[in-house]
Amino acid sequence: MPELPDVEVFREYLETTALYKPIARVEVDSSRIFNGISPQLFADKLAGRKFIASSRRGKHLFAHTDSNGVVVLHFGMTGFLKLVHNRDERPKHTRVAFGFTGGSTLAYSCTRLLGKVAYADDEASYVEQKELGPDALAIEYDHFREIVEKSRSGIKSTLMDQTRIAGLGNIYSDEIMYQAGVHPSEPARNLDHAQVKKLFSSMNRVLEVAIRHKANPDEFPSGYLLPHRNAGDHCPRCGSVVRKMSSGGRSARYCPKCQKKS
DNA sequence: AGTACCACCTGACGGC
DNA sequence: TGCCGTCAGGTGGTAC
Repeated sequence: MPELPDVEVFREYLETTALYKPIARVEVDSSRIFNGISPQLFADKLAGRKFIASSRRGKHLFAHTDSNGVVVLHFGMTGFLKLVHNRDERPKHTRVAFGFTGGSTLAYSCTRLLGKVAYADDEASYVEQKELGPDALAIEYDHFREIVEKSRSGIKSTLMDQTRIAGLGNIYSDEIMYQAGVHPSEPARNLDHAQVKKLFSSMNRVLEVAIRHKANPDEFPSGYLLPHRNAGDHCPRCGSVVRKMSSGGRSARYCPKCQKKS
């Protein structure tokens, strides 16, 4: 689930539920979720601190503390946040719980343990260490075009490569290519200027629409592929049966009529 | 530099 | 009802 729009919704959620409250305790269910730090040290770093700001880069959410440190949250395929007021409200698979003075708790839940929680000195050093590219919503057109033109891989894996552009995953890359009428197996360097421009504007529009609708596909306007990704579904624009193909180890969905290879 | 594959995990779903 | 194979929207490592 969590690609850029989902993580942006989580960021807004964290922003409205978890700032300025002193952290009284940190409970850890699975140490496996941590990346580069022990649960004990993580808890020690946060004791008595507050989150004072949030930011996001691609699929990574940063919760800045009032000391010189930042909590990094990555959600894998199944992660999410929930503010609760009682222990029994905690979601199943709560891996880390940030308990605030006053009684509320921010739960980080991640069923499949594919997410990661980390602690970094600052956002910039984490971004550098992970070699994260520019955020998909912040990248300038000229830079985007350069990335696509220089890529020697397929357009789908180019869009999904977090070191080139941060934030796009399997479903949103599919959606962007669908909106732009680009076939998923098209080599990136084959695209002409008009197609690159179309991909760029589709990327921005798709991400903004998704965020506006809280990343909930059921609320999306018609004409989006996202709610029609299942076997036997039809293209919301031309009615063709949506196809599935394997590309770069992922399963891409596309409309064979609206997305022709050039 | 690419890509193809495996691995890490759990849960849902369809077929039998 | 239960067992089994398959699949799921992410990432990282390794071997070509």
